[in-house]
Amino acid sequence: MRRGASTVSSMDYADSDQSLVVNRVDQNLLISLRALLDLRHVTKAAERVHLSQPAMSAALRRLRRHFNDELLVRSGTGYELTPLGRRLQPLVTAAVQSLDSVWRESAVFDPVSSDRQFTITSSHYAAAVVLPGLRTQLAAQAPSVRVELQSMPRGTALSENEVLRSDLVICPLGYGLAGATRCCSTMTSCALSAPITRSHPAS
DNA sequence: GACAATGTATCAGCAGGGCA
DNA sequence: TGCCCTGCTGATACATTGTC
Repeated sequence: MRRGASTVSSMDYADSDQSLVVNRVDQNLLISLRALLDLRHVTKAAERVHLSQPAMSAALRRLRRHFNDELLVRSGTGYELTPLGRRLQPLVTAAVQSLDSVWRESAVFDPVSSDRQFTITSSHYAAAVVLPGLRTQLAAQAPSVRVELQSMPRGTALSENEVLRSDLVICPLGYGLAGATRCCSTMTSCALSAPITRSHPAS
């Protein structure tokens, strides 16, 4: 069907990106891997990504071959993740969301027509301060845009994966954010800061 | 223990698309 | 153009679990 959906890039950029593993791996496998790690069920994973069960089984076989690890091992009626599988799960989730952001990106962000979903991670306090006004503005200026709110764990810094999964993180100034090398701006007189992605319309 | 149900793995045969 | 890879359907074998 779509053989080599991602392998064309390995020809176009062989000189500069020759060493990148991503050039040698079908990106669709990442989607299959995410479904398998999330659901731990081949048939249900196949249904989620609109593949047949044999196709998902074959994808799992290729993934096992690539990682040289079972990833999922039988446990009674279901599957359990191997240690590698458990390590991969947050990485795969973040990677898929990053890829999703790439393909959703457009040259011009039109808030009126956009139906993009943004993930905002914030403390309860920050949410109480910022979100009412944000929702009012969204309703008026970007009616189809959706916002998924994630609560920031109290007293503990966010991991890099948690930061990467968020389009916007609203937190107190000085709050330690792993890997937060992105845009950061002071939002209110209460000294909140908001690291956001470079692709974010507000950046 | 026998049986049914469920789920996974694998095979055959076929088709589509990229690449040399 | 032929090869290779991937995905499809359909079929089958096998393992596990639940029920009787």
